Amino acid sequence: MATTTQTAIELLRSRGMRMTPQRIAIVEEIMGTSGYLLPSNVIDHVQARVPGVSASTVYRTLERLEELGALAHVHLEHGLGYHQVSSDTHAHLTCSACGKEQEVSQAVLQQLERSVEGEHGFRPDFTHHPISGLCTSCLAGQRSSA
Amino acid sequence: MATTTQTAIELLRSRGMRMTPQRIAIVEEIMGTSGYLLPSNVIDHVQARVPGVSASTVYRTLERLEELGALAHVHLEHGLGYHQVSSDTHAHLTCSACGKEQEVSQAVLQQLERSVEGEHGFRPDFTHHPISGLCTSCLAGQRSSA
DNA sequence: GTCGTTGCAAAGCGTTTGCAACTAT
DNA sequence: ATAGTTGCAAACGCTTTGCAACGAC
Repeated sequence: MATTTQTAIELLRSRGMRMTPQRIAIVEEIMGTSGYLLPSNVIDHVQARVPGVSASTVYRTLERLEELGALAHVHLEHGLGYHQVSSDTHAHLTCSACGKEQEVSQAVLQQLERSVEGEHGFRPDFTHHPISGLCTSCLAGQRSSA
Repeated sequence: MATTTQTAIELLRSRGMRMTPQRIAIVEEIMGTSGYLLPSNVIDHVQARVPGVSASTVYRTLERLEELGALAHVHLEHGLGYHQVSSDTHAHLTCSACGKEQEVSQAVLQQLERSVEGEHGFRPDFTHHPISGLCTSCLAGQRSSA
């Protein structure tokens, strides 16, 4: 993972980004996280490592990194989350009742993609928005209380 | 549709809501729209009919109406949209390149629901978030430019 | 040395809140 | 008459922007 971070930094430098300590810390933060981070998370974590980093720098850097394809955002219930772009995509199920999250299996994910693209000619990206709904336990709870 | 609006108003009144002219205008606006409306749309449209309605009243009313189950929200690319809750659910595909929207067919929608619930025991609600991706024409464009 | 990047502070934007006046019931 | 509702204005939280100083290359 340190390797991946190094690779990312070199790649970004080769694309013309000036790799300041602030940016390096931000890249390390994102590349070292498997899930997503809220901008506020990034700001907190990075400020802990590089005192004085301003929030605007984090916002501007996240934006630049997304432009360069180094990361992507997902629309969460309360705002945006950022995550690295990797070859294996993760789609999330978020329970609207209890907030619990789980990942969609690769098998199901491919099935969903095939269904949509097959019928609509539209190539869906299930990572950009989570899938809301009710998890097993909340479904059960709802049944008993109804 | 006027009938539906009337019915909704009576229902809300019976649930203890005081139906002020402002609220009636808001309910009419939502019930008369098949898709979703942004809060700013509702504010504009309602202010055109009932001069002086404040934005806070619209926000508060949308919230109350959602609590009472008269409407629901969807997470759009740039904020929330509100729509009436009806028996036939609509899921949307939004192209991240051109912004075009299309509806998911009922057949595919049921297929998606079965896939997710069958494997994960999670009952998805594909109306709460749209499905991002690339539409047919943007897929074609991407291919030729790559 | 150049020009991209930073921190700061201010502005922006959509949304929420406190409160006194108002009004649907 | 009573309590829910309204409009206003201020507060809010998050994000963006202008700008002069800074520093990666």
